[in-house]
Amino acid sequence: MPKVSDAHRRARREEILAAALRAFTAKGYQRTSMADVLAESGLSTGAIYAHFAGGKRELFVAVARTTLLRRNEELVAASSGVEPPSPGEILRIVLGGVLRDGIEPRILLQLWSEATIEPEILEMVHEAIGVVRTSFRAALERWFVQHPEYAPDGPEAAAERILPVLLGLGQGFMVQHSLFDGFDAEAYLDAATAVLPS
Amino acid sequence: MPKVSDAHRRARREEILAAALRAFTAKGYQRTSMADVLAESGLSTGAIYAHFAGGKRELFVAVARTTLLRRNEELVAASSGVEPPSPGEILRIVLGGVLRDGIEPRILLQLWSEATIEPEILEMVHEAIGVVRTSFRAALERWFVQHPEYAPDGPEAAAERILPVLLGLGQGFMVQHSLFDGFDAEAYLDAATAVLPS
DNA sequence: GTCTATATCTGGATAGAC
DNA sequence: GTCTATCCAGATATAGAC
Repeated sequence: MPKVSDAHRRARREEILAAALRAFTAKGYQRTSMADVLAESGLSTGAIYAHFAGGKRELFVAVARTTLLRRNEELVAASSGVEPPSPGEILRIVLGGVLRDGIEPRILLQLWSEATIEPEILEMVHEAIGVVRTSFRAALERWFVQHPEYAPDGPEAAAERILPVLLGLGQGFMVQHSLFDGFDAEAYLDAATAVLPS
Repeated sequence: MPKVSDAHRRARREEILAAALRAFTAKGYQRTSMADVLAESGLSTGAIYAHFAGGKRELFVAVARTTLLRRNEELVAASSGVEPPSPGEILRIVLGGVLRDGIEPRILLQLWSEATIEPEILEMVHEAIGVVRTSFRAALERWFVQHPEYAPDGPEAAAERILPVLLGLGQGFMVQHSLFDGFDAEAYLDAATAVLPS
């Protein structure tokens, strides 16, 4: 296989996905037309369908999947230190990236909404959330091992129990960050950290 | 004004809104066509546009607004007792109704997603969430007044601080209830109650 | 007020030239 | 691989009869 062609292909795909992300974020999945993605990318119909035969849906799935898993990468990268982060710190690490570029939460709300309707998209969410859950669980367990006073029935059970709450706090953060005018991210994280064990 | 005509009008509007709710819940706002609402209601184009000139958007705003505020009504109704509910109990009260008919969270996810894109819908969300927030704040304050050990700087400040966390836990509940297979609502509420002051 | 019929528009996806 | 031109399906909203 020709090396150049392959690299080119990857680059084009990334280029198209970046354009799709911008378009979806601006107008939402459903309202975004292929024409919008075309305009954003500077390419033409044929060019895009050559790379993504699945059309709009495939573009969205690819973009949303990457976005979901990026949250996970930050957790994995940050929690490999010697001192395991506390639940509150885990939340802060994961949501820290969201604050840097404020576009992510919006596409996640789009994603959740779509997943409610489209089985194919729901399936992708399940798969990606499984990865995220595994990372969270592992990070929590490591902390509970060092703080057995909060885990009377063992670190695994404690981690499993608090996991949905931690995810829920993250999801609530996304919603409020996207919808509430003047949302105070720091205050939210402080209050969340205050209720979580530490 | 003719009494009968007015009652009839109201009844028709309710009928149409109920049909719209079913349609939006099944297919999502964007994918729902007027034809879907027509089929669901058994009426015809002219009949619906006579009552809702604003078309699909007006129907969605009306339906979503009602859904949002219904959460609030349950809190108001339940928290008027002598003993103010704790934060965990407040969450349980508000989310209790969601469990009875599992359709609400789905339309709320749709709503949040739409609010991200459409200013008119965002405005409605702001207004409705303002009402909800006021109820939550009042209920929390009443509890903190009776439990000053959790409110070193006064019940108002404590209520204001924990309010976003409580909302976030509720929003996270909606997301997980809609998307996660085998979501354990009781376990979620138990874990949330465990971290909240009581 | 309500129905049927339809005008008008938009969007996704394909065909075929280069 | 990419571009241009286009087909066709589906959707909103209106017009006019009853």
